[in-house]
Amino acid sequence: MKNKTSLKDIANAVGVSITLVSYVLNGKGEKNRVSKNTAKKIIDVAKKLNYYPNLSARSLVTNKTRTIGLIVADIANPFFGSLARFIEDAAFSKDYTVIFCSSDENVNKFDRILNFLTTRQVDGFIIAAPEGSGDFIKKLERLKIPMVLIDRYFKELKTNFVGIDNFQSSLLATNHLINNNCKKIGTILYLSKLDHYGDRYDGYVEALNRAGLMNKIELVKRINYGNLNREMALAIKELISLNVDAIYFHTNILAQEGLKQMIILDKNILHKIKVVAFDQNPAFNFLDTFVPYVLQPVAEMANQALTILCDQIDEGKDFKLFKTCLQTELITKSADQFDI
Amino acid sequence: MKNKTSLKDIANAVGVSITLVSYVLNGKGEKNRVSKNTAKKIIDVAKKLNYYPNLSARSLVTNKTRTIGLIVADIANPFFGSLARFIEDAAFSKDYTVIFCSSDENVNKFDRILNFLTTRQVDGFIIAAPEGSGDFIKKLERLKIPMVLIDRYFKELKTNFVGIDNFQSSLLATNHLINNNCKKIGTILYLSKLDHYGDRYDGYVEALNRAGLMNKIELVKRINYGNLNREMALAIKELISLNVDAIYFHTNILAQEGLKQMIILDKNILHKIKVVAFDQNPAFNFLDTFVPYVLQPVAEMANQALTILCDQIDEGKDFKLFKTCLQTELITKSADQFDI
DNA sequence: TCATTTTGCTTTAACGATTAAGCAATATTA
DNA sequence: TAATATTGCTTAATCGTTAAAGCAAAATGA
Repeated sequence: MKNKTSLKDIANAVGVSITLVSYVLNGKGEKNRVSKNTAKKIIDVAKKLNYYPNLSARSLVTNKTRTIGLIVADIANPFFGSLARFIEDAAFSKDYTVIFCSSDENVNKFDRILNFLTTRQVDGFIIAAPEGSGDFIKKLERLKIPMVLIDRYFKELKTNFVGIDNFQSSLLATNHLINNNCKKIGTILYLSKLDHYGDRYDGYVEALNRAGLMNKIELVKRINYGNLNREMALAIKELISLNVDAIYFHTNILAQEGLKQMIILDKNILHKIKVVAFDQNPAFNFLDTFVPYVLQPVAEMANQALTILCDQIDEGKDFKLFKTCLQTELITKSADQFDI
Repeated sequence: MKNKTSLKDIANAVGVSITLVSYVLNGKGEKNRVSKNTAKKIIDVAKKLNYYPNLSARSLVTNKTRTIGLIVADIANPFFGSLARFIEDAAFSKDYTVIFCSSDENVNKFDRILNFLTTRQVDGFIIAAPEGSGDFIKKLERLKIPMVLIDRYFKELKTNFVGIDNFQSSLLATNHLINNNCKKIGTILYLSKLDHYGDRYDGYVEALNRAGLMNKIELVKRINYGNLNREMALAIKELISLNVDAIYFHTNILAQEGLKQMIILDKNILHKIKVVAFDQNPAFNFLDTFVPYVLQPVAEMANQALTILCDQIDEGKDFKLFKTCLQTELITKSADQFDI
């Protein structure tokens, strides 16, 4: 790391000006009429001296860092973990750096992260926004900072967005239970005003209404993100005491925790109560009953989000708006059965 | 992001030189005899203009980026995901930025990542090294680049390291099975030359030897990282056909996949074959039998690694060597039973 | 042959910060 | 009162890169 070779070193070695070296190494040699001969010499020496550019210096001039900030709820959550992984790969191949940050669904933390990343001069953001962060998003929008929302969106804001049709997906999930003869379908979601959760809820209600299953009794349980364990245990108990024959979990973490609590109460419960979940969780493989789930095209989401973002960063300020709605799929069979 | 305020703007507004502003905002006002009055003015104006420093410019001068590179096998793996999360938090509070990269246990990818991060001028590395990366680590060492190995280490290299005593932990895990009357204890590990896996293997062998259970028949199955599904299915089948009464999995991913295959073969298998795993996996909660596991102090590992690294970055080149060996624990009971 | 164009390069300024060195004006000491 | 010390600031160099503008020398055209 010490005594790094700079453009100057190469220039001295070859006997030309720094500018010429810069032109050649940036592929602007032709354009600036650098002779083939000199170009070759420069490239050779650069290789010999193991040159790589100082990005701080470059950023200082270009005002671009080739770095983007990714803000999710929690990188340790399997859904966001895999999303992050796909974004990492896509960014790596585009020669972009990603800084991952977890907001813990907390607006204050989110604000601090935004400041942190802004100070780091990121060129843009990919954000899975926490509840109540609308004003911060609005501010980014006003400042014309390149940004793509992912997973979560705000109905009233016109920002780039890559995600799925939560209403339809929820309809799909709920209908699966209905088609399997379930009559009392409970559901467990987060106590949150995020619109995508709202859509999932609406999809559930719509499906029940269409099937004439909407009950007077409230079979909907809303759980606090910060108090998952306790509230889930309670919710499960209550739903069971209400004699539900199915439970639809609105996220994979909810499903993971909910299933855990269900099994604690009764090992054979999944033969009595059908379950559907949003998103996959490796843990589902451990149950003796297959848990159907809504599969999001996470790789696709990651790629699209990154592509939109990078395009906007490159194109500058007058970018158009992209709202991408990807297809989900309801997985009802184990994909990798005993494969030998 | 546009029209950012610079030191110059503040200097002009207050009517002083840029230098003075720099001194004050870096807390070097006292030392450089800036009058209290001027200092206050500078601070006020900086706040009013919403100043934050341009890190590219600063890095150019200081040759420090306050950025570290974290290289793990796969950020989507629960073990590394949670490690990454703790490192993220620790770094955030120290005002360091972390760039996460996944090597996929592939030396070529590892090399490319190393280049990528070096080009990004990271100040140092935290590395869970893939098999065969010893020479690259040696090179970093030779270049005196601050670095801490985590989880995996190289017996022949004298580098900083934070991890656990794999031999002892393995002994612990295997003894647990022995103490539970298991006589034919199979084990499944990766086909890898990484020393920490070697230690785990040695611990297993030592435990069997001490108990006089070392068999003529080979109960050890080695799995290729890249072909987990197929090879695991085979390994499980073979171990079962050899009539093992226990299986010890050397990582949580191995356990996850192995248990899946075991259950596919026989839903009640865990009542016949005892299992112990290295590292926790949320999926274990879904089994009707509790799976004991070796718990690594991940948060502690993250903190120590970051502290050692940051200290070395600050102190410069003549740092001492740290090898930290943290205690593990064998968890034999579900910690969060129905907690209501 | 002289004006014009093209070729191949260099000069110079800029990006925004840090930091050693310098320099008046004022205060202190002998 | 003159020499010295302190206070409060500024100047200038530097980090490594980009890029607009400029400038000889060689090639082309009339």
